[in-house]
Amino acid sequence: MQVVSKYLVIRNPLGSGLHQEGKRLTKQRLKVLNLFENIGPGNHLSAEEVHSELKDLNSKVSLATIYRTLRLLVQMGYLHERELSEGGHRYELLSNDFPDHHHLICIKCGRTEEFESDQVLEAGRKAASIKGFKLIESSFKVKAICPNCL
Amino acid sequence: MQVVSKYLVIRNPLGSGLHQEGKRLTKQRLKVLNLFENIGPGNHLSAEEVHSELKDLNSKVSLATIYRTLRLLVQMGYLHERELSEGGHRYELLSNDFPDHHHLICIKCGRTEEFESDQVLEAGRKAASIKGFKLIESSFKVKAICPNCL
DNA sequence: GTTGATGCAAAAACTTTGCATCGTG
DNA sequence: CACGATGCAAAGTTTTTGCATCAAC
Repeated sequence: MQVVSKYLVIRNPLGSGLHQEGKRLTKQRLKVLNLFENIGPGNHLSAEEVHSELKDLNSKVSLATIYRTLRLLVQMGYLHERELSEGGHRYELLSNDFPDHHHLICIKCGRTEEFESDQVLEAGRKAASIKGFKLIESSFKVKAICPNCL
Repeated sequence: MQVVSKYLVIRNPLGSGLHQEGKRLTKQRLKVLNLFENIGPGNHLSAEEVHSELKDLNSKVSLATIYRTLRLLVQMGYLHERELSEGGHRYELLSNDFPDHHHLICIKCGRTEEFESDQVLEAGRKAASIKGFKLIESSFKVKAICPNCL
């Protein structure tokens, strides 16, 4: 764990990963990744929220750069892009320590329950390994109708 | 199976479901549902595609109504809304005969492999039943990096 | 005849892009 | 000091909404 400035902390070698792809380690990319590291896995933000959170921290980054950076960090495996029922995407830190959680969603009222399933995780691992893929993350959404709406 | 006009076929009691909610059975709603029934489960269309397909069939329905109808049919459990990597949502007929299929997706290049897993389906059934939900549909997405991109 | 649904066009929400400038490597 | 990244503003996409009119019940 390497301290780069008063508040930027690198938990993963972002710089070296970027370097391999001919990309550069910029203040903006660090700020975005650091924000997600500070809020921790399991919390998700929209692009707009990243923008305003950083503004609040006096670390303004333009919205265009935020969109570009979120896409990059997803492709590098740092963040997970999630589509919830709200409009737009949300992003969340990927972490080995934090188990993938799955969602049971009511199609009528949107009520959402989280659950975990080792069977599901195992099926994801198996599917990836059979096809020779390196597993990054899995998500399971179950659409249903909740007791209240039935 | 009830024939309503030369090309509209009702496979499910759309009218009665709508009626229960104080909603009306309109030509437009029938046209949209019928389109999905004709192409069958396993094929998905965007709102824009529904619009142009219907136009080709000389059954023009406005795009605004298509958006309103798609949302309604999803909430009534006739269609499944899917978010693939392209911009925008896609919609697909729900069917008990057609097993839910799952996706292994490369986060670098977008290559997608389909697979099926009874364990996953069973986990979805169990999660719904434990919480007292009526299962509609489940989808499992595994994000990974494919052999070519590794 | 009531009231919900439609069509249209305008607006909102979300995301991408062109280009001049900046800053990393 | 070259070339990738940023910021800005403009444009592109996708989806929603207000309102007058239409049609299902």
